[in-house]
Amino acid sequence: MVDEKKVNQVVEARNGFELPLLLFAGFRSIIDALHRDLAEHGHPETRPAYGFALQAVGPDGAAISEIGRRLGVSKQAAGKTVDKLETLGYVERAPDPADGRRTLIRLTPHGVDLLTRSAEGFDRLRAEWARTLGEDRLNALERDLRTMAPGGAFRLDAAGWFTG
Amino acid sequence: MVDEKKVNQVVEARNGFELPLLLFAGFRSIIDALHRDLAEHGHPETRPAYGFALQAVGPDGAAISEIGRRLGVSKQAAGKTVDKLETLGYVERAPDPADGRRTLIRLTPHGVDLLTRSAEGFDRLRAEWARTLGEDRLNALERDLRTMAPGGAFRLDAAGWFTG
DNA sequence: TAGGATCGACAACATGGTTGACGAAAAAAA
DNA sequence: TTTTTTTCGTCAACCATGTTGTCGATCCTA
Repeated sequence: MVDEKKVNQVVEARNGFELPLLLFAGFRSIIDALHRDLAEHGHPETRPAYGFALQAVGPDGAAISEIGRRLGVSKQAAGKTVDKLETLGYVERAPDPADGRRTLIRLTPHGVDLLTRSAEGFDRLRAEWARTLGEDRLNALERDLRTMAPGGAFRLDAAGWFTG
Repeated sequence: MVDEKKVNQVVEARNGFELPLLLFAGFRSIIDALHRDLAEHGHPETRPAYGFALQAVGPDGAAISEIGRRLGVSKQAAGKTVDKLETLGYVERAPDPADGRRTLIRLTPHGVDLLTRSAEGFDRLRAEWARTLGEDRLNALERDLRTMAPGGAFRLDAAGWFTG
């Protein structure tokens, strides 16, 4: 009879490359599930990158340069992203009465709806993970990831990172 | 005195969006650490996407169309990627004696070196995680991720997925 | 052996990033 | 208060990486 525990240890020891792929696969499965849900509820054109961009706009609005800083891209690239989000109806431009140079970018009701539904969707997906794994295991998983990637959970500069 | 366990539950319950960000942050921290190491050992120009592409080539070589299928992109896009990898000295083209239509893409010694160092680097990084979290916790983390993202660990079509 | 499928290349185009330059406006210094 | 410096948003040019359509050459098969 095979000692499965030992087999697992051997397999895991020679496959260090599996860990990053598993982390990415978990991220991807959540994002894909969320966007399937969003597509069925009024947001069929939304891409993962748009969600990050809308988070960078935030509930109070932000200047284009500020959005660029939060996303880790140039203000020119942020301007193109805002153009796209504006075309899709997620944000609107407004002059900043306090600063004539600035254009204030604000969420439209459609944009607020996207963020609201996303938050609900993420909560629902986390609840699914908790149902399958158990709340304790999921808490431990999150705690371990906070330990190994401190501060990483609140960075928004994800879009162009992979291809560089 | 504050019941930290309860506080954690409340905080985690209202922050379902943190789970995907933590997964991505973990993936990213590993990939970034690996590429810092690679940059210091003869591979300063390597991007994460190139590693995926070289994995798609594999130790036995592959045709361009096959690489495209493995990466989940068109054969034309795969051809451009191969051009890039060839310029950087990671692969070489050779005619396929068994099929006049095919161009066989093979790893050069430089490409083999990148994959070898990557495998070693991933093993080393996994050992770091095991040292910090404990082997048991890390095994549990990997097992849980295999449960929640079955089959996801062996997909190579990651490059263009995010921006779509 | 004729017809259809596949391979890799070429061209044209879309998207989303970069840098450099610029006028307008605000902030800081003189 | 005037001058200088910084910041904001936009325009233009360019680069990287993906797409679709087309094509000749080659292979497979009915």
